[in-house]
Order: sequence, then C-alpha cells, then structure tokens
Amino acid sequence: MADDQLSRVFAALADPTRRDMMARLAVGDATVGELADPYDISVQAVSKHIRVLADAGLVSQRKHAQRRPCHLEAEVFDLMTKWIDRYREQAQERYERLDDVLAELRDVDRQAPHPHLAKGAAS
Amino acid sequence: MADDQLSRVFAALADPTRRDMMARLAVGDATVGELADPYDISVQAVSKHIRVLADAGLVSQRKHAQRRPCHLEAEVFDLMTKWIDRYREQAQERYERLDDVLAELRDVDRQAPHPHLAKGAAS
DNA sequence: GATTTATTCAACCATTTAGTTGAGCACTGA
DNA sequence: TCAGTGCTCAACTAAATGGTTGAATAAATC
Repeated sequence: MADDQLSRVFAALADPTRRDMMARLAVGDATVGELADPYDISVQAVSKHIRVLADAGLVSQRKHAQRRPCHLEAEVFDLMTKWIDRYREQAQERYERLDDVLAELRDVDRQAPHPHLAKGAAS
Repeated sequence: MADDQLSRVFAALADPTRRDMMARLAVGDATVGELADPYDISVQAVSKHIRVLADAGLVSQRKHAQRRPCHLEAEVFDLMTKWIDRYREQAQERYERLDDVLAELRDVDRQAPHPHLAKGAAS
C-alpha cells in the first residue's frame, strides 16, 4: 500500500471489520477489549486493526491504566469527502454540459486517423 | 479483501495510481492505452487496475473496435459518502452533547470495580 | 491473407495483509 | 510481593496485491 494519508484512510476502511469498529466508536469511545468482544478473532488481531485505523488518523488512543481507550477522529473524513466531491462535481458538470459526447467524438477523431472511413463514430 | 461493494470501492481507491486514473476519467472518457500513457508500468498492469475499478463499479467499459473506452461512474461515490456521513454526523452529535465525557466516566465506573480507590478516574 | 494495433489472459514473483500463537510489559489489587 | 488483567510485540502462515513477461484474441489496415 502507498504511504500517503488518503491511501491509508481508504485502505483502512476497505475492511468490513474495521468499518464495524468505526461504527462502534461513533457511539462512544471503547477499549481494545471492548472492541474485540463482538468478534471471534483474537485480541491481537483487533489490536492490529486499531493500529491500522490509528495510522490512518481515523482513531486515536489514550492511556488509562492498562487500558487504551480508542476515540474516533471524524475530521479525517473531510480528507475523503474533499477528494470524492471534487471528482463527483467534475463528472456531474461534464455530464450536464454534454462534454461527454463531445469528448468522445474528439477522441475517436484523434485515434482513428481516417475519419472519412469512420462508420458509427458516435456509437 | 471482502467481497461487498463498499469494501471493493474503498480498496480500489486505496491505490494512488487508480485514484489518478479516476482523476483522468473525471475529465473525460479514455481508452486503456490513453490511461496507461502517463505511467511507466505496463499496459497489462493498467488493464488490471481498470478491472479493479470496474469490479468496484467506479468505472464502466464500452467496446469500440479494439478499444475499450472507460467511463467514470460517479453514482458509486454516493455509497461512500452515505457511509461516511452517517458516522460523521453521529460523532458530531455525540461531541456536541458531551456524551463523550459522560460515556467515558460511565466506562471507567464499569471497568474499575472500586471507584472509591479511583485516583484520577476522569483523566 | 498477412500485419499491426488494442486489449486481455496466464503464469509467475515479491510484498503486504489478516490472521494465528506465545511471550513480554505495565498496571491493579489483594 | 505476586497473581491477574489489558494490551502489544515477535515470529509465523496463507492469501491477496501490484507488478512483470509472453501468448492469445479481435478488429483495422495494407
């Protein structure tokens, strides 16, 4: 996996167990043990999952005696939505203006060097 | 990787090369060759990346002679933003109501069976 | 019909990932 | 001081990932 934050965030959320843990943390902070409880994977595995979320900045951990309460860091979501919205808007805009069709025609033109032979170029 | 769509979408976008290709496709449809051009990886590798995006529903491919023009499918973004917004809102709400602090106190209470000894329980 | 072009398929390799078990560490509590 | 609790570290394994090269397919062009 790549080492930039956006990649880490997307990769972290690509796992259903980790998304599930995020859902749990949205309700309230929880310790590693509490997070591990619902699953039949080992506590060590859960600990690793949390590390992945923490490395992505989606979760932070405090120290409280032996406990390591996890806290959801919602700000990181902005990173994703900014990325998403940029291309969503761009695509939407393009769609509305029908640039779609124009671009396609232009591409066909550019790639097929003999447009005079073009049958169904606008397919 | 898990086989549900949300997992596939997040996993697909966890790779910078694939996000880059999405950016390119937001500008307009492009063939496999065109998408491959900017990178010094093989066309086959790019073909694989496109497959990953297509399997996630982020991209569709038409047939045009030997070409396979790729088209960005922006609707899938909604799947992500719905997921994100749910937890963002939940976390925000929780923050505003200071449930945060209450939950923390409750947790400490539950986990430390002898609160009369508790030193710095609200740490 | 033969050649070139665009793409995919197949097999392979190195690295990463998600899980395991076992040991270690730090703090609690009697 | 010493057993128990909560968590992480280390080493290992199986499967997935991102890349490679070489061959196959399919349409366009000569």
